[in-house]
Amino acid sequence: MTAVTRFAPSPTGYLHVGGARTALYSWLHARQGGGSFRLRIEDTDRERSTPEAVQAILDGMAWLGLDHDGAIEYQTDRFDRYRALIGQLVEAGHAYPCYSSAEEVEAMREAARARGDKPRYDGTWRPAAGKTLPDPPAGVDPVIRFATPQAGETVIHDLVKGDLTLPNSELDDLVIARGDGTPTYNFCVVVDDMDMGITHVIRGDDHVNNTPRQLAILKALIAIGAAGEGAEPPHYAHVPMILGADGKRLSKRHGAVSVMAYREQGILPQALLNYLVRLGWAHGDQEIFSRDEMLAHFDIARVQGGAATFDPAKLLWVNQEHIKSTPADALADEFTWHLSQQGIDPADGPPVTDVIEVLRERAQTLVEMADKAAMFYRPVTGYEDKAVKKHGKPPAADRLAEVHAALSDLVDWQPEAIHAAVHRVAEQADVGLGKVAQPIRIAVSGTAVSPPIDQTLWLLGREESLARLTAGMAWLREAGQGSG
RNA sequence: GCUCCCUUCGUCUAGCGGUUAGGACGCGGCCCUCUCAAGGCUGAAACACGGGUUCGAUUCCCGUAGGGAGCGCCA
Repeated sequence: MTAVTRFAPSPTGYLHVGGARTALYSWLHARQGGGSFRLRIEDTDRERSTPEAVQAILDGMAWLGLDHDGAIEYQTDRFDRYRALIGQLVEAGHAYPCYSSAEEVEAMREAARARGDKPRYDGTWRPAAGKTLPDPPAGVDPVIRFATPQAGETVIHDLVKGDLTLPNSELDDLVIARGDGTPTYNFCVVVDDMDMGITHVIRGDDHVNNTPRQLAILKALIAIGAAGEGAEPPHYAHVPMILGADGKRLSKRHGAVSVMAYREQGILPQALLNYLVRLGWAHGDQEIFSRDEMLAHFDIARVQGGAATFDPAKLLWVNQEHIKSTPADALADEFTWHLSQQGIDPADGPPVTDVIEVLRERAQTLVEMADKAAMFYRPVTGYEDKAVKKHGKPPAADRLAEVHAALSDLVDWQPEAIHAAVHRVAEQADVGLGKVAQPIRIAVSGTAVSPPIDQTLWLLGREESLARLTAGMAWLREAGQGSG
């Protein structure tokens, strides 16, 4: 049987890493068996759902490359269906109108809490044989409650947690339609998963306690003939939460949680996916996974049952591993985006793929890479004080003059030739390479840090290198006079 | 409070009755070195506790403790 999974976010904010992980697991589970992965927007709460949030989620999914099958389902498009089903449920006695006000229900919960019980609705309006219901108060639009079975227990064969046994006595009669007639989450999920033919419900384990109710609703729906022939409950896989460093559920106060915020921080989509797939799941000792490797090895049943703590430091490491191993041309678009974020036009300097090759081992993020690349696209605006003090002392300018002379004669502007020329200067002056390389760095970058000197000059190009050398030399000589 | 889940280095994890308890991130040291990195070698670092079961428990069972989640006319 091919799997049909879904990701069903409610559009009240950004796509966050927790959601991205469950989406990834769902996506992997569907794709690895040739099944389909559906996307559903749970927007029944019209107060909080926004089109901007829908777009943000779509953008996040697209950036991560988690593509979905079929059209996107919006719950607000399906209100007629929900309404009809709720009517049938009431008719068949599986649900009933409840006239208790929100305040009254809150009082019931308080009372239960005071008794040391679980806070719950007390069933005042639930019909029963031989029971006389109160007279409906005038002018009140009743909510519709589902009559939940109160005896026995519900067993869930959870793919990640194993068999879970929940006592039905824990359940109260939940609201499936609000006073204004709009349906609520716990009802819509069941109908949608049923109608969409979802075979595997992969979601956060904060839904575990809802599952018995949802199963009960599904059973009632099947009983009234709402499902197709031979309808069966889906398989469930409840994946644990992601925690922040303080052990609390990951949230904004832990820093970046939105997927797109990680993009802005220079994380690669493949790296974020890789980090997320390993957070709570492992395949032996393997740390780095390509998309294909995830598809080949991921196993929902081997997902960890307990919550995992998000570790930004390891994400950074995973990111660099991907930066190091991804072909430069595959990195080019994302890197160019980061350059432009810094106001850099790649046309002002060397080809980005060359820059990537030179910088890939020295940057943990694309932001860092763009920072380090800036020197190739922007003129030198000043010379770092500390660097000048340490490496710009008097003979430095002379070395620069020698380098300039040696480089001017170079026919072949390639790293090998540049390397040889610079070495020759050091040898002739009888000094270590550092005595030559560091002054060059200051001249061409204004700092004491850059990629290997031959590659730095190569990327800069002959003309630009010589010009910066000249300017640096002049500045150093002047500064030297001024100070002493 | 009630219900459910979870518990191996600081963190992510491997382990599926007998191992010097492995790997990775991070941290320390050494090497390499023109800076910064990358890389190599190396060090410190864990089976929450108490009972069982068993010839033998990190591994199976039961408690305790700790942590997480849920208990909405939110999803």
